Amino acid sequence: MVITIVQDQSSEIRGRGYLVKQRAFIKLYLLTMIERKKDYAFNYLDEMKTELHKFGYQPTHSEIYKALHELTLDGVLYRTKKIKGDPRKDFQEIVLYRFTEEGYEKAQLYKKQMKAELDRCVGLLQKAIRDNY
Amino acid sequence: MVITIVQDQSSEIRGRGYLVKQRAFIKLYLLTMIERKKDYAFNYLDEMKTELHKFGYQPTHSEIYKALHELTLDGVLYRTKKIKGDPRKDFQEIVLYRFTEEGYEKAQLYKKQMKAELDRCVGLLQKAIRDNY
DNA sequence: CAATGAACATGTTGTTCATAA
DNA sequence: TTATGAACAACATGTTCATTG
Repeated sequence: MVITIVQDQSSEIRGRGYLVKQRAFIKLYLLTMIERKKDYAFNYLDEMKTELHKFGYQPTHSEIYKALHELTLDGVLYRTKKIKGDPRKDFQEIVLYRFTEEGYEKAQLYKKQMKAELDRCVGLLQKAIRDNY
Repeated sequence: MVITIVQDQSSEIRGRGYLVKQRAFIKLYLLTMIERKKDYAFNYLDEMKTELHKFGYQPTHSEIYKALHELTLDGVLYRTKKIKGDPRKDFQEIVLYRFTEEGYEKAQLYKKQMKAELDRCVGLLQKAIRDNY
């Protein structure tokens, strides 16, 4: 008999030791923004862009959507749909995300791991600065 | 008439604004190590591993070789071959790298750009820490 | 143009294979 | 085992296309 162990790769934070992957970085922001206010993908993207463009980083919309989809698949978030604006005259549907029952706790664990990971990355970069300049 | 501008992608430092690419990170270390002592790929790899494993990063040999090949193609380095050990009884060939005529200056420019890039990355990560914790 | 999503294409990196001493 | 290199596979990410209001 062959036993196959399927590991959940989608929530992996670091690849093989270099810097934190963009997807994980985006998830961190999403979880925090969802903690603070219930909103939808397009606005989350907009907020990340305006906050981070000073640092030369402009995330793309597809990365945001993929990150939200993965967090949903991992059971951290669930989706609800809503009509944007006045439901009597507007019809634009938007997708709102909230934490599932266990989602909030999972998010806190994820954020805790990410904190360690971000610290590691800062350390690695500062080490490079020390070593090369 | 169509004018095609071919840009040298191989020496690009940042992709599209997220963190510095591993290849560029490795090149920075290589240039500094070559400044300090003439050595060969295998030892450069070894030095990077021992210096950086505390930060959870273990570069692979293929990345080192590819980085050295690119720096050679870009005219920064040139290669010389040598027999390792006593040439009368040993035959193991190793490849030594040195700066070309304009290589040293090119390397200094590259390092200068990388310094700004590393600072940007540290800033981005620290911003993420501030924003999410 | 705002909003979501998928499909597709490219880029980046790791693992494996080949060769030699 | 050290040493170099290429070929290949896998993964990560960006660009484009499709759809709706």
